[in-house]
Parts: sequence; structure tokens; C-alpha cells
Amino acid sequence: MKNRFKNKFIVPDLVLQEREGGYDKGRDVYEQILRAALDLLIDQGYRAVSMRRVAAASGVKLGNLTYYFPTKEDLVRELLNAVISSYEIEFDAIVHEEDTTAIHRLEEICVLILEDIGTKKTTRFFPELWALSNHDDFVLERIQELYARARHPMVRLISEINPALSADQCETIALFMSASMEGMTIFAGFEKPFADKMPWLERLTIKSFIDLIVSMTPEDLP
Amino acid sequence: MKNRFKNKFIVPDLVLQEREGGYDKGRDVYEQILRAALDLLIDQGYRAVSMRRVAAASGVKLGNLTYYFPTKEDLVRELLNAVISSYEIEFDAIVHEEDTTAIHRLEEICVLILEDIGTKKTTRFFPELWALSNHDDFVLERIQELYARARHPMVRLISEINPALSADQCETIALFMSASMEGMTIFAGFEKPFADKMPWLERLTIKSFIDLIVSMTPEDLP
DNA sequence: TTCTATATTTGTCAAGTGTCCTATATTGGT
DNA sequence: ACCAATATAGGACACTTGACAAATATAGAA
Repeated sequence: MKNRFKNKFIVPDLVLQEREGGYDKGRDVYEQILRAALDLLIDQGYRAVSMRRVAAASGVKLGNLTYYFPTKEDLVRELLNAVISSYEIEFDAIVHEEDTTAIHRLEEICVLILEDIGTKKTTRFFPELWALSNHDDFVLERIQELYARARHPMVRLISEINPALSADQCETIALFMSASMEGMTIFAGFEKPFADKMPWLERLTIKSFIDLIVSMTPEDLP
Repeated sequence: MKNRFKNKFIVPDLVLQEREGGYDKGRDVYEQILRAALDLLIDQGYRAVSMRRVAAASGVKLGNLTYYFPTKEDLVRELLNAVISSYEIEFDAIVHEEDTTAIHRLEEICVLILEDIGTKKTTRFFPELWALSNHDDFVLERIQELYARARHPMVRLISEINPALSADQCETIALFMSASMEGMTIFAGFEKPFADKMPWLERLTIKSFIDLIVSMTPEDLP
């Protein structure tokens, strides 16, 4: 419970990979640009992310923006990478907690994910990604890589809770869990019509997941 | 099982509301335009839906397109309405089947939804809607109206399976089920990385849903 | 200070966008 | 065949978009 809030404050919205050369000011402007682009994406959607708007929102001239990001594709790719990386760091941090029972830890992970779904950033950012991933293979692969890393700790805990299950079976269950939770973005995400029902959806989710894992027999899945 | 395929062939992609006046040819062109716009949306995403592209794809001159749809907003609204209506008709058809047990009918509904998620049209169209709904209240209300009608038959069956549950509890469970299934679009939808795992996700889904409904006690939810 | 790598500005380009307007053609009932 | 309602075509407008180029300014190590 404490860890949830700890992560919330530690993990930044953007994680930028270190650049090769360049001055300090250059790196600041670089980050400023990505932050402005993210705000634009969250507040007004992908349609609003144009080179000129990003330039204006970040207080940078258009010509200077194209110096850091020669093409819009560069800008978008770096932005998605930076944002997705922040989630990956969040999930990787979960793996290194070994204090309680497997069931309790799995519950914590689900709570963490579902609480995050209620966030403005997550509610707005991911549907945009899902739409983009339908026509952009880079986005598709990058987002699936994120989900794969999110499932990783789940798979381990599922196997620990029900050791009779094979690795493939655990993977399928984790996939099912991840998909189930992501779907709630549209209904109970930030400012969505059922946002107030999220606490009960969390209880339903956890109860249903735990019941599924413990009652699952190797014959139910290949 | 037979009904699933029956619906697949009967329900058209577009359901247009009847117009007031106009010649026959006008109605044909009207439908042609919406169909071209839908194809564009599905194959290339919302960014590709411009007035000129729709005009070209439907073999209509730009000036004529603005005769039928004076503004792009008109075109998009009519398109979404026409597509969403087709899904509503599909779900309403389910309500009028009273041949087997409640559990079996609920299973059939879930199979129908999950099979539909594997469709190219659904996999491509809905993420686009979800993204749009974040910044367009019309889209948000229209899509939530669709989901409400999709939950309707579920709520009745849930209540029939477990009569101890209150109406609100049944609503929450149906919401949970709908969200869970929608989430699988991103993972196991058309040409998605886990599309081949959909059959097992269906089995997991159904088992988990039925177990949840029958094992749920009124104390688990308010 | 000097000087090179880095950063910033200003301007321009062709292409695409939504919307509007006017003239012309076609439909289908009388 | 007539003719009003409907449909189609073509062009224009103001605006945005991504990309590029050349000139200038700044940083920071030597």
C-alpha cells in the first residue's frame, strides 16, 4: 500500500535516454519539447500534436524544433519511447518485492494497475497508442513490449499460487488478466462515466482473478 | 452457435437512418460515401479520413461531397452513428432468444462478442472511437450508449443465474464483463500478436465469468 | 580570448486541409 | 415535354501542415 504511493511520486512522466554530445541547455530544451508534446497529446489528442503547436507550447521556434527532431516521426517515436519507459520502470520495480504472500502481491499489482488506469495520463495516453498501433508497426511492437514486461511479474506469481500450471498456462492467464484490466480504461478511467465504480471493479477483478488461478486445472488449458 | 453466423451475415456494416426527401441515386451516393469513409478509417486510421480522400475513394467530386455532408463533423457523426447502429442491432437481436438455460445464453453472448473482436472492422474501429471519445463528448456519449445496450441482456441473465444479487450488483458485474472483453481487442484482435490465443481466452473468460456470478454473495458488493 | 561545436532564428516551399460559392446537369413526377 | 427539386462539377479562399535552407547567436573547452 505504501509502495503504491511511493511509486506514484517517484516515477516521472518521461524517461529520456541519454544523448551523445550536446550542451546542458540543449538537454533541457529537449526535455521541454517532449513534455509539451505529451501535454498536448493528453489534453487535446494526437491530432493536436503538430510541429508548430509543440514548438509554441514549449516556447521554442519551429526551426529550432526541427533541429532537435528533424521529422515529426522522430518526435513522436522519442515521445512514445520516453513515456512507455516510465511505465516499464514502474513495473520492473514491482518484481523486487518479496515480503508477503504470492496472492497478496498479485493483489497489489492489480490494485496498482487499476489505480493507474484512473490517472489522466494513462486514460488519455493509451487509447491514443491503441489507435496508432493499428496502423504503425513501431507503435504496435513498442506497446506490446511494455505489456510483456508488465505480465512478467504476474506470471511468476500465478505459478507460485498454483504450481500445477505450466508456464504456457500461466502466460495465458496473465494475458487474460492484463487484457481485462486494460479494458476498464474506457469505462472507469479518468473522467469516464463509471470512474466512481472503480473501487468495486477492483474488488471484482481481484476476486475473479484469484478464484480463477486457484480453481484452474491443467486440463482447462493446453 | 448457428445464430452467431446468422448474425454475421445479416447485420450490415452500416445502418443509415432514412432521409426526408431526395432521389434514389442520392441515397445510393450517400451510402457509398459513408462506406468509403469507413473503409478509409479501418484501413488507414482516422488521420486518413479527409474530405478529399473520402470523395476520391467514393468516386464523388469534392463539391458534391459537401452537398451531402456540408462539414466534416457532419460526415464523421453520421459515419459513427451508422456503424454503431449496426452493433446495436446485433445486440438487440440477442435479447429475443429464450431457448436454453441462462448460463448457456450468457456463454453465447460472450462468444459472440469475443468472436466479433477478432474482426478487422471491430479491431480497427473501436480503438479509434476510444481515442476520439477522450476529446469529443458526442463520441463518448454515443459509444457509452452502445455499451449500455450491450450490457442490457447480460444484466438480465446474470440476475437469472444468481437471483440473490441486486440490480446494481448485476449492473456492476456486467460492466466488469464488458470491460474485460473489450480489453482483449488490443491483444487478440485482428492481426494482433495473440490473435491465435483467442480460443483459450474465450474459455478463460467464460469460466471466470460464470464462476464469479455463481460464487458472488450480496456482501461482496454494495 | 579564441574558436569550434552546438543552438537558435527567420524565411520559404509545396502540399494538404475544410469550407464556401456559382454554374450546370440530372432526376422524376405532372 | 415541362419544370421544380435534386444532384454534380469546378473553382476559389484562407489556413495549416511537414520539411528545408541559410544566416546568426551562444556555449564552453582550449
